[in-house]
Amino acid sequence: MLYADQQLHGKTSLSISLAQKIDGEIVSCDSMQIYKDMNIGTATPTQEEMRGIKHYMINCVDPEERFSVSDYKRQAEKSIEEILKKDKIPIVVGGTGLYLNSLVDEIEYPEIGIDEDYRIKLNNRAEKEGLGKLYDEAYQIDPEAMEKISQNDKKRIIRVLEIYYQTGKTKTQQEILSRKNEVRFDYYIFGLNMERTVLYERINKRVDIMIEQGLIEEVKELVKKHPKIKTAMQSIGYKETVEYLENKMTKEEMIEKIKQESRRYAKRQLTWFRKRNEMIWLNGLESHEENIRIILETIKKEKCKEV
RNA sequence: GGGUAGGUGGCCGAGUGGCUAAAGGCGGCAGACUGUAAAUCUGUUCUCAUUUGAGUACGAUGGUUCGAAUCCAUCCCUGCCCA
Repeated sequence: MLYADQQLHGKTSLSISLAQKIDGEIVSCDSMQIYKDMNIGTATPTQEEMRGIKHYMINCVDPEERFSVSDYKRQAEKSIEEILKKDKIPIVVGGTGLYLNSLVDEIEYPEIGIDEDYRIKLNNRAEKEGLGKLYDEAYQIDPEAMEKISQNDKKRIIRVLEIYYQTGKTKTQQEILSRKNEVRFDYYIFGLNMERTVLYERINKRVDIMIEQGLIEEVKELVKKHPKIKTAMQSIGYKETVEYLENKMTKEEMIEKIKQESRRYAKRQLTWFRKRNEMIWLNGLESHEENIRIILETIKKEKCKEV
């Protein structure tokens, strides 16, 4: 079974309680908790919070490394199998929708890495010749895909070109291939939600707590230890703190910015998960006991156990 | 008290007589999303009717004009300078 959630706080303890109850182990589905040395700002559960429940896919990648959905899919799947072998129930927890989809939709990614040089080349070309040029080229290759991509969406335009360059296939073809496998696991998806104003209040409070816990110190350490940090620096809370440390904004501005970005992120997650029609929504303000009761009932009724 | 700059939609800010329900930005809301995803991108944003439409709106009141956010008068408020 899988469990996803798009709220910044509350899913952690709920998932751990659930794991204790049903003899499960947790596979994180969070693109930032993956990284080492980023704990406060990503709200990675501490040893104490884990209450002895084993967690996978947490603190396992160097912040300077590039990590992708495909990496996630492979490793998370391995974790799930490992848990199943122990006759335990895997509980996938986290708010990274793209990562969750890779698992529940059983998406297969071809075994090709990212050609960093080619990507840089395309970026340079976009700079010099204009993004429109690249868009047109991509359109020649894969008009179907490009119909859905904005002319300003640099990342996706470049990706279409990249896929073609590396695989000789169009994005559209590639996506069809990626879904050729049958879904391997039975699963349920549960999501925590609550009234918007309450959600936002909680997020704001959560950010204040992070600051109190020493987010700024953590970021200082992080950049000292990893001067070439890349992907990890996209993380909300980290990029703003870096700007603050570089005197580009005041501490108050930084805190406000982190809160705002976090709220928006939560909203984007809601959008993402609302689309999944198998989603079973839980009230985030309910007690854990009640939510766990609902989860157990759902699982029993449909008699779907393992994954 | 004198001088001066200004008061525009949730906020910032453009706009000096009709093409203005008013550029742009921010914020909000909604959406997209298959190898950077806590990323990236899109739409929408006065009210009501929702096809054309109607109403209300640029500090307040009054005036000029066929027509005003834009011109005039008075008043209120804010910043700066001089007393």
